[in-house]
Amino acid sequence: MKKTEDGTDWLFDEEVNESGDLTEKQKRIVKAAVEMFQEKGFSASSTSEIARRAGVAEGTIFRHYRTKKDLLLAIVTPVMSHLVAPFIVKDLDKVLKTDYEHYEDFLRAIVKNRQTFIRKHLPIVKILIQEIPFHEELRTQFIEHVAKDLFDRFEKVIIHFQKKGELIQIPPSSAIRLSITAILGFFLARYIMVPEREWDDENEIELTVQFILNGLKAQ
Amino acid sequence: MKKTEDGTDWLFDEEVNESGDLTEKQKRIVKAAVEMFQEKGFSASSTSEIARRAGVAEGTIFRHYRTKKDLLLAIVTPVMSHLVAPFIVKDLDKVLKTDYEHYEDFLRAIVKNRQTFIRKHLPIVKILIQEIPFHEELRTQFIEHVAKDLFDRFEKVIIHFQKKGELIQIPPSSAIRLSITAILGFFLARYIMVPEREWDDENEIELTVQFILNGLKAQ
DNA sequence: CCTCCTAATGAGTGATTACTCACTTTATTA
DNA sequence: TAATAAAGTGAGTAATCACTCATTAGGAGG
Repeated sequence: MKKTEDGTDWLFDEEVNESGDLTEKQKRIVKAAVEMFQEKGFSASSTSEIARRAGVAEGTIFRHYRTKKDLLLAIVTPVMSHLVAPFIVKDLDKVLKTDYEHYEDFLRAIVKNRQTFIRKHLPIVKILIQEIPFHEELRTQFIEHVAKDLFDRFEKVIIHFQKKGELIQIPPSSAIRLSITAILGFFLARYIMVPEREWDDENEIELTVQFILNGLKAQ
Repeated sequence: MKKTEDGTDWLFDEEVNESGDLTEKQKRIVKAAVEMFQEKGFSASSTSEIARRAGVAEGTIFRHYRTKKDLLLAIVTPVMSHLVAPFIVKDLDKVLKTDYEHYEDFLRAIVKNRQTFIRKHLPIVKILIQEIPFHEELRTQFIEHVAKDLFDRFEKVIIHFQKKGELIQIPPSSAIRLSITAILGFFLARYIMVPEREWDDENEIELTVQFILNGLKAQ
C-alpha cells in the first residue's frame, strides 16, 4: 500500500487507509458521517440522522464504533497522520542535496504535493480543523505527530538553505511561520474561503512561491 | 462612545458596544456563554449549564434572548462588524496621501491596530471563527460587511501603491491575499496556535512586515 | 438439515435538550 | 404610596440525545 520511501520518491501521495477492510454498511456510515459533520459540526450531528442517511439501523453504528466520538476519530486520525507524510523521510539532508538544489524547488514540490492531498481529503481536513480545539486526543496527537515533525523537518530545511546563503538570517521558526502561512493562506483562500471563484492554480501557486522567495531572500 | 473619524485618527480602537445597556445578570450570562462556547463549542454548550455558571435561572436567559442562537449572535455580531472598522473611512485616498507615504507605514499601522483589537476580543473572535461555517446569517453578514469592505478598501490601497511604483504588478487580489495571510498567520500563530510561547511581538511584527514588503516589492 | 457465528436490527432506556409560562421580586414612575 | 412595568424565577414540557440489548437474518461448514 505504501511506496518505498528510499529518498528519491518520497513525495508520493499515499492512500489513507480508506475503504480497505470496511464492510459495505460501514463505508456508508462513514460517508454519511463525513457529510453531516461537515454540514452541522460534530456535536450538532445526531447518530440517528447519520444512520438514516446511511440507510442503516442506528444500532449498526454502535456495532462498529463504540461511541460517536470513536466514529469521529476513526474518520479523522488517519488523514491527520498523513498530512505531513512527505516530510517523514529518513535521510532528509541527502534528499535536499539531490532533489532540491534551491529552496524554490523544495517549496514548489511541497505545495503541489500537498495540494493533491488536500483536494482529495478536503471534507475530512475541514472536519479535522473544526474539531481539533474540542478534543484533547486530537490536539495532543496533532502536536506530537504533526506539528512537531513538521516543525523539526522544516527547520532543518530552512537552516540548510540559510547556510547555502539563499535565505535571510532570521530565526528559523519565523521563516517557517512565514512560509507555512503563505502556503496555508493559499489553500485556505482556494479551497475554503472562496472555492467558487475560478482559480488559475498554476499562476497563483507561482505567485505564492515567488512571494515567499522574495520575502525570505538573503539581502 | 465613538471617536470622530475625520481622516487622521481613523485607526483608533473603538468600544464594541459591550456592557452598555445590559443588566448585571445579562452580563453574567454573556460572560458564561463566551466561556462555554469557547471551551466546548456552541452546539455542545447547554443553556442549563450556561445558566448555572452565570448563577442565574435558566429562564432568565430566554427572557433576554429568544433562542440560544440569538445569544450567540448577540455576542458575536458586534465584534464581527468592528473587525474591519479601521478600513471604513470616507476619504481613503486622502488618508493614504497624508498618513501613509509608503505601503510599509500602512501595513505597520494596520497590524498594530488590529493586534490590540484581537487581543482584547480574542475569545469572541475564536468563537466567531468556529461558528461561521455553521450559521448562514454569520456567513452572509461576514461576506457582505467584512470581506467585501475589507477587500474593496484593501484593493484601493494596493492599486495606490502599485501606481506609485512601490509594489509589484500582480493582480491586486493576489497581493491582498498574500498580505492578509501573512498578517493573519502571525495572529494565528501568536494567539491561537502557540500563545504559550514567549513572543517578541515587536520583532515578530517587524519580520512579518519586512517579509510582505520584500515579497511584494516592485522588481 | 442443523449448528455456529457474526452482522444487523430497532424498540426501548434514562438522561438531557431548548424552551415555556404562571408566578414572584425589584425597579420606575405618577 | 399605589400602580405599572420590567427582570427574574424554576418547575414543567415534549422532543431528542447517545447508547443498549434481546432478537433476527444470512452465510459457511459439516
